[in-house]
Amino acid sequence: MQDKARIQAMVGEDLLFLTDDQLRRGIEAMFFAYRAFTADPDLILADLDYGRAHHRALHFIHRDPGLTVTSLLAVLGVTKQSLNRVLRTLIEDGLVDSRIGRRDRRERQLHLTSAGTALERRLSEAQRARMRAAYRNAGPQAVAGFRQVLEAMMDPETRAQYQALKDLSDDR
Amino acid sequence: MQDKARIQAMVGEDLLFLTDDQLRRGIEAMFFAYRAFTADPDLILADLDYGRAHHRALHFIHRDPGLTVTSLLAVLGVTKQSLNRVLRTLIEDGLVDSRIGRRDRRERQLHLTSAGTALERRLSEAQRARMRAAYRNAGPQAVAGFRQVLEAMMDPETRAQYQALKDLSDDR
DNA sequence: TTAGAAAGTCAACAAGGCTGCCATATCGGG
DNA sequence: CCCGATATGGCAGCCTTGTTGACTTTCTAA
Repeated sequence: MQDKARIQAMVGEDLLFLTDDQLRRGIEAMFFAYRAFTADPDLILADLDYGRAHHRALHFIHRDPGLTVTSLLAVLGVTKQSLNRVLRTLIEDGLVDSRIGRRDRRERQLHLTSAGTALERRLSEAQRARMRAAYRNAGPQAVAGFRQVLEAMMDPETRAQYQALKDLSDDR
Repeated sequence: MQDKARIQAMVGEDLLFLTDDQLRRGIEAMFFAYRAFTADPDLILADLDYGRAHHRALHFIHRDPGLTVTSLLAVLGVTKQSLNRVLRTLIEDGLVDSRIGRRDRRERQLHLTSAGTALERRLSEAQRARMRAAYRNAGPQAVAGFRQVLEAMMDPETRAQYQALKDLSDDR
């Protein structure tokens, strides 16, 4: 459907924000913003011969210490072979500790070591700094809208996962 | 700085949305939403033995026909060697037309063929469908906030580029 | 006219996705 | 106690898409 036709169909409604052109702007905004979003941690990681995959693993192990390989797999949405490669280097390098499960000895419970915690903090602080600046600049109402649209964009399963992620209520 | 300390520092201000926990939620929302954002085109691309890089090239050639390899490079933020490989397959497969520049014969001006236009439309319609649903669900005010935060997150140079991108004012 | 800059191409390498297949340890039900 | 299912790890090999380095063609300014 062309924009003009679409607009015709919306007469009397406040739906101009749904034109193809508006949607394309949103698509481009996602592309450019996501690139910026990963840029700061990527700089740190490159120095250490790690990649984004390592960052993601550290992030989710940090936020839910003791989670199993299978749970991490589900959150990250990659294959175990792919995760395993990343996890192995993190364990070898002493950033992640893999302990045999207490309930179920087949499981491996993942924790960050103190070195792992330090790197995670360094990475996430770099990422938070950018996010904080953007949030501050845009204001609380914009932030609410930002989160609302992102959530609406997720697949239902992912959204449930996202919403189930507990608050860390830290003093980390 | 810990959350509690940060919150202490905000007494009397409405800045709770800047806590580390809120920022982490935003970071996770970006991760999950971006994965969903690329999922639909990825399905189509996989069938055709193309990747996300091909999609991005098609997108920006579509939105600015005749642009040169160097300009496309600047928008995509990758090396020319990386782009070249993608571009070569698109040209070989007859989706993109590369014409020697008239002013400067070193330049290549890129256009979509009709086949390229068709694929671009198919890909972007898949992506727009998801975006449209998210926008409709969240409402115009949320969409405004979404765009505001994404723009604030970009690097200044990228933001300038993004804002300079012309409207397509279509009937494509 | 010639040196150097700029645009684009080719070659080779690495990260990190993927699939397929197999081994090991453990669990739980019959 | 045994047997099928589950959790994990490892190996091989493939693909896409980043990277750097070296090269050609073309343009421009000295």
